Amino acid sequence: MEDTHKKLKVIDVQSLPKHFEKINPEAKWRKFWAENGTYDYDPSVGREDTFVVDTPPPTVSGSLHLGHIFSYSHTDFFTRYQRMTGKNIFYPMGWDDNGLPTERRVQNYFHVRCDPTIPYEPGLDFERASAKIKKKHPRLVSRKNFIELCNKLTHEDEKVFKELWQRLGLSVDWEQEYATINDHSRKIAQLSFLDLFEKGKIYASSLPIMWDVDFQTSVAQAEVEDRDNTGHLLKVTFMVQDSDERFTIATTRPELLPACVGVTCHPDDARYQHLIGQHAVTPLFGVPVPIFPSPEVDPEKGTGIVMVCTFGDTTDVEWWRREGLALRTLIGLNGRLKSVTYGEEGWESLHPAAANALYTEVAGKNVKQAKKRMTELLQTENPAWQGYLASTEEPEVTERKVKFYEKGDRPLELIPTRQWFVRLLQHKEDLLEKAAAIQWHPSHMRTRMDNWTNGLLYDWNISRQRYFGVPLPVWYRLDAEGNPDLDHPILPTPDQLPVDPMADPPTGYTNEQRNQPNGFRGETDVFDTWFTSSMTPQISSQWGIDSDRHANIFPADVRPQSHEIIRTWAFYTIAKSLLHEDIVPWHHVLISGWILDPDRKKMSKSTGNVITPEQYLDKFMPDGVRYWSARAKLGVDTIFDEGIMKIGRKLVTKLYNAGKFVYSQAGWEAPVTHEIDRGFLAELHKLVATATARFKDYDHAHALSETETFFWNNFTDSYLELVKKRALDTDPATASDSGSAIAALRMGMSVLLRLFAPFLPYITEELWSWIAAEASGQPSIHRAPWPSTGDFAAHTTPEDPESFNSAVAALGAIHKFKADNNQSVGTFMSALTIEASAEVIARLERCRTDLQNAARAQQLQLTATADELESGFRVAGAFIEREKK
RNA sequence: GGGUUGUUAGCUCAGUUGGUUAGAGCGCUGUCUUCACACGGCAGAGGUCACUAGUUCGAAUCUAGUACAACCCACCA
Repeated sequence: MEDTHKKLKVIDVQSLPKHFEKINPEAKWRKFWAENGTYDYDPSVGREDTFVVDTPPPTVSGSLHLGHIFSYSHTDFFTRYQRMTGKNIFYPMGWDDNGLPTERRVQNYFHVRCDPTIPYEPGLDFERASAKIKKKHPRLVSRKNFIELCNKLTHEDEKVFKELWQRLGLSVDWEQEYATINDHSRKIAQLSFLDLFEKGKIYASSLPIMWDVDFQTSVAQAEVEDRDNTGHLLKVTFMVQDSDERFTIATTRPELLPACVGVTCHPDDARYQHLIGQHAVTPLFGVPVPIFPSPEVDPEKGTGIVMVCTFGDTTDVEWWRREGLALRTLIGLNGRLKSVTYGEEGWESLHPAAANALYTEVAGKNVKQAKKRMTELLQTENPAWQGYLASTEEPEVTERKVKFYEKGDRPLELIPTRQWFVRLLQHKEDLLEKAAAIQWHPSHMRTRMDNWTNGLLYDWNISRQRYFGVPLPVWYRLDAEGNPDLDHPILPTPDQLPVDPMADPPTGYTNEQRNQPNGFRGETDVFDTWFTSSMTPQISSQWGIDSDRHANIFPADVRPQSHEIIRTWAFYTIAKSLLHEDIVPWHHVLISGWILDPDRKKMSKSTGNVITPEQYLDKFMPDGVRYWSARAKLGVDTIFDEGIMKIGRKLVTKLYNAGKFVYSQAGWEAPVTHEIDRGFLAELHKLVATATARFKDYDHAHALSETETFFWNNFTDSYLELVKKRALDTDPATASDSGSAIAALRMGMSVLLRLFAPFLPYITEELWSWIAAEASGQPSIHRAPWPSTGDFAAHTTPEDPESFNSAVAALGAIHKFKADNNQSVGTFMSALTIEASAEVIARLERCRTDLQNAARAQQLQLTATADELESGFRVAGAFIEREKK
């Protein structure tokens, strides 16, 4: 026997702990994967054989919750599957550390504020501010010092994230790590700017733009959200110039009255038609403004006649442009009413002295204060103007939507400032076309992209008046008076990037000429963080820097992300890819759902219901937590449920125990000859086919559930029980019988481990390392080939494909018989009779010995019957009473 | 106001192209431990598939509508 068969290697069960977690698998395998380069990307492999992930760079704000775990592990499932199919994997990790969240965190953490006007202090360093320090005024630091603090803190935060990702077992290649503020990312973002500028897709404009008065920066449409707001609709009476006629408008923004530059009504509105072409006179300030028609006015709303201010809303902007109205910018960048003078040198008024006196009542106030005071003034008799009472009714309370910056606390204002834009409005059709060329999972998520694209109102404002970001690579020449030539900016060449125009001089200038007449001025704005984030595929592929690498990595295969940032991250990435190279940035978008708390509220930092992941990783092991993630389909919001993690941990334990049994059986390598062994492998083959199809369809959840069901029902509870005795037999005379069982068991274990490997990387790697690693020549299961039809080619199919299933059903009937008689499954039987249909009995005869052994029966009688049996079987028998201890 | 998705056992969820008596796990109840595993096995109870109408021999599944929930979008007078 030993001449023809090789003795199988076995593991020593006695030396293993009872439970898997006792092995401390995390540290062991993390080290193994890192040392063996299990997840390394191979740049020599071509695009066809590479699977590229455009990983979301998490915002490094120091807060981690289960939502992160959930969505990032989804990506890992598909990536691990692809790796096992033989693909070279490009799976990077980035850190999105530039932008406002970091600035706010740094301000709070170190208790500092940035003041770009003060000089840099080399070596200035801070520790986390104590409560005592925070009672004082924040320390002002230069822009460069502030950026250094941002870098310092984000670096700390990134370590925390990295530790978590590694614990979770993300199969990221850490050589590909990047940060959106590092030199490379800044270079790519600035290259993007240069390329778009050259293509004529970038322009600067001084039109009114949405402005956050607290952060003192412009914002883009995508960063704006509507919030419910209670307003007060105040009726205000205007006069008609050179007439006794009066009319009343309704407004929620009386504080903007000084900025009123026109009045408009619907052209067909009989009440106001005759006023068109005349001038109205504003109350209090006595400013004559034109009355013009516009079809946008809804006669049903308010009083049907509207005051146009610079600027109350976007319709005002439209009217102001179309009618060529005056510009009276009232609200300053800090959200307070600017100082204004009426009269010859200032703003027009029919009675400037009275207007000036009244305006001092509101000058310098913020919008809320000014609104209150202006309402009072309008409700007060004003002797300066014929005792005229502009507003006689109490304001009407009204609920409406007001636009806010998504991170802001006060409503946005429309303020004219010079900003940079990327042309998007002219590309709506192209954007829709590109979105349609990408496969969305689930497919209905594309509707959000299309919805947003169709609703675009503005080009993309990419400039922000902040500090911690990628600077716009632009300088301006100054003339002899020191005025900048804004129309002809100086740009760097690509090889000069990255540049900081606030620190570096443009070619041909020295820093001594900075802000000097005939010198230059550096642009102070930084990019919208999305301007950089929208380049993540190109940051990884080193677009514009390494064309070979770019060709091997771009476009990516998958972009995983959550649904609330479809209008930003997905949208802008598609837009950039379209504008730069006219292609899609990736072929698939995978949308993860949200984690909801038991009250079905989204788990988020702002809601205050976040659950930190560490305790669950401790309690259920990373594999158990990953199992919980894996149970949820893409795009489906999931309620947090610790119970699911518990099931995952039980699955891990079961795998461990099954592995202990399978890999501890001594025997010889033998062909799979028994009918039941062949039947089992045939069923396993079917599972491989369905699980593979599920993965190809980006349906990890079903791949898992089908594998799991097979493992419990067909493997541990049935096949393993049926062949246990035969596998344990060490008699050399029957080595081919036991060898057949052991071979099938090992084959089953090897296949099941590989099917589970994308979900449960730790337990599967551990079990793989015992026997299969050496046998297969592949040290890591995560590099082992995905099971395929080829694995089964060496094995003969069963004579009757149903014999395995019939044996499993018969074993179930025997167990039920024992349980019904309050006997243990392990109770021995002196005699056992099974009745079933002739067809089933014929199948059971093929597995008679295994069935008898599994039943622990000294005698087994199989009898065919024509009776209709409810469960398909009728079982009878006698038990051998065990001696009591 | 426009749109997307969902509503199946106490809980978390499956249910592929309409086809016997609607499934799983958890939880609950009962029962069973020498021989991989009590973090286990077996069994049991538990559902008018949100509601209404329609199509069909037949509907959890298709159509229309209603209710509720979550989310996305919309020019704030």
